Amino acid sequence: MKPNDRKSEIIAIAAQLFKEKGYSAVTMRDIAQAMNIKAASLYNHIKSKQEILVLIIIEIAEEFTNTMETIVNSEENTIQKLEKVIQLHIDITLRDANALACLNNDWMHLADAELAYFIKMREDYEDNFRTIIKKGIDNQEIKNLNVEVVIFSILSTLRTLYLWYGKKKSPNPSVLKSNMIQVLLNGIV
Amino acid sequence: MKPNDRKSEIIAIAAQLFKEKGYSAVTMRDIAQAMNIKAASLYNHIKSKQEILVLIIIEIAEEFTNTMETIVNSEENTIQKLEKVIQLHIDITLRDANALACLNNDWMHLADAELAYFIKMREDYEDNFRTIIKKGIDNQEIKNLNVEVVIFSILSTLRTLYLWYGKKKSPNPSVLKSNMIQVLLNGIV
DNA sequence: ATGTCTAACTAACAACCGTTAGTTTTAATT
DNA sequence: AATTAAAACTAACGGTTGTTAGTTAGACAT
Repeated sequence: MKPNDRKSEIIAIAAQLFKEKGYSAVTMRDIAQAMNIKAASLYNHIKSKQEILVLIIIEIAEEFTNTMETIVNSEENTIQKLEKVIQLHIDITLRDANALACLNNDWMHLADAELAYFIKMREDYEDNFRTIIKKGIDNQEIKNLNVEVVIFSILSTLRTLYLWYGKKKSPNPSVLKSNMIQVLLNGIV
Repeated sequence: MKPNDRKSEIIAIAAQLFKEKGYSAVTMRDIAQAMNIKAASLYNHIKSKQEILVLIIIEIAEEFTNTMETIVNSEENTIQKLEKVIQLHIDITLRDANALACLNNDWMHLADAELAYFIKMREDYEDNFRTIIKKGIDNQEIKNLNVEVVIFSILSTLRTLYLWYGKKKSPNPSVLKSNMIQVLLNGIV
């Protein structure tokens, strides 16, 4: 086993609880109880409640930001780039839905440097998305629609995938991907 | 002025604070401070913190549920129904974005009867949405895609409209509506 | 002037919060 | 069997939470 296995356990359980009730509504005693230990024992492994939040959010935010950077700078056409972005969100949702929920809902409870860092990453991400769409409209690969409406229609869907995917009626990952591409790019009519 | 003008003020300010930090992270003292009074004075107007949450969420949830009920039972075709649903979400977002944020993020902090009532309404809403889509696919008004993917792609976008609409680059309401219909129904490619 | 309401106030409560200090148990190593 | 390090424990801290009780200031009608 890894040296910090117990720490990873805490972070995983915390992420699940944060998803259900939000960062502020989850107490250290809640996290401890879910692990069958006392709250004070958590501090043998982690520095603070804040640190748990940072570890959940920042790593995954960096993955989004870095992968988006790669996609926007690639040589592919607009449609291919958008498919890669869809793939990125699906991959991370399948791998760690709890952390994603936490990133979406609790980022404002980050503090100081990490909060600023997160906001910067989110802006960069959205700017890169904007660049892809604008270029696609210039190339006439994409219809001439309001850029913000296009960006946030797609992003909203991708960002909240974790909310519904996994329920009984949802399709398997490969059907999910092809259907998402169809719906988000070609529409439903 | 209305008899309960002060109460409405509390609810409006609370909704704004809940939007920014979430229900659990906002204290009665925070709400009081935003109104330039002391926390104890709030209780001359409201019964509890819970009551504020209930008043913010339930009314607007009922509006969604009831209007959706009307739409699904109307004689219009699928496309017209979907346009009505889009209109519904835009209207409420423009009228009260704060309450909508609260409904989206803090519904799980409702308790007992109201929590059950809310969950029931949300299920009814989604079931009615599902009915519209299924009927549209049967009629060949809509492509034969996975129903859940279609529903939640559209719903995710509509539900989180409050998150981005109102920023500097967003279009005026009528452009918003026509562009949303275009993007959500006909796609961007 | 007097009484009535409304809406503010001060003071305080019991419970809970994140966190620290110091101690004991557990399990692996010598 | 003795040593050691990790990870659990108990107890408690200072601060914050939602809320209650009792009081006071101002506006209005009698």
